[in-house]
Amino acid sequence: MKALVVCGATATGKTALAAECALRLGGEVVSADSMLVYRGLDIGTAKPTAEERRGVPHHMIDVAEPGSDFSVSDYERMALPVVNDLLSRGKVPVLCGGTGFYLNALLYRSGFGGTPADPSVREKYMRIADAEGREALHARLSAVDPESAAALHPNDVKRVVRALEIYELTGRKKSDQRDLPIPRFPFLAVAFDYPREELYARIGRRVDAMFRAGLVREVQGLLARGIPENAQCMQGIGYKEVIEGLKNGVLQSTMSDIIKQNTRNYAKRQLTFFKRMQGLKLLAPGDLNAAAQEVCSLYDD
RNA sequence: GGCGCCAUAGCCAAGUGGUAAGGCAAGGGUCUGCAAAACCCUGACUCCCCGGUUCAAAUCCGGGUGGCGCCU
Repeated sequence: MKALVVCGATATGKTALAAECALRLGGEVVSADSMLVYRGLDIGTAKPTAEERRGVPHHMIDVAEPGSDFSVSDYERMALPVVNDLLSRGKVPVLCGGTGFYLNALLYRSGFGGTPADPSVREKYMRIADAEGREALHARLSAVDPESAAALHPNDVKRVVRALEIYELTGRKKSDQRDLPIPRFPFLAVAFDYPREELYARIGRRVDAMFRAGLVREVQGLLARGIPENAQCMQGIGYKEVIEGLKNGVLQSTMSDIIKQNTRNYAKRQLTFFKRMQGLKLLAPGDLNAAAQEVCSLYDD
């Protein structure tokens, strides 16, 4: 049994295609989206509504509290059993999402060296970066794990810290713990291929729709519930901008413009990421049924 | 009609005689526990046009064109 992966840039119609294919193939959807996991973040994340889910079970949505920290490893830990269960029950897992990092964690045996994050260690290295500079931090990594250091730019503090963290916690180099990208199960990956201009236009329309649907109210509600402004989920596009805008008394049209801009930049990064996806099949956009048809025939090959 | 100011990449913009900062956008890329995040790379053979001064001009002078402001 093969899994189906519906990936690609945001605002590209993944949700509809995934539901349609799940219906046709007799499968269930497993979301691979770093923001859909949070309860209460619906409008800004374009969380699929009950109608959009069309009766198909959707997993990995609303599995985390909005104030909590959720990371790839949490995702991997929760989603993998779901996929395995579907496979054993003969249901096609339709992995749908735009978070390539999450998708990879599910698709490949990533392992992550089994080294969990340690806030105190991270803070320690962050302090060093602040006090001695990024170059100095990078030099420290070069001393213990030259291979990892060579692959990282000194400015990429986040990753330099992680490499240092792994070394400190395990005594082993991160470069020695790299796993080979071996798929855990066979899969077919597809994505809609929109011309750039059209993609950007869709993003614009989608953001407009979010404001009409009450994005600002959703954010205010979250804040009123006591979700901190700096919570992980509030860093999502659409949330951070509204929070900023609310604080500075900015017009909604301005918030909207910034969100559109950030979403476009995000979409471009996704495009870059998915270019490397193994055997990704690009679908002609426009006709959902035609696309679903094509996916099903590709799946049966 | 007169006077003043301005004209540098798609946009904002520094540079005021010595061989074009920076930011944003755009494009390309990285990605193994914060990934809707973080990070990297790329851009004017040329500074509105014409002429002049000078070894040397985006920078000075004259004229033109365009924009802005003030005055009559």
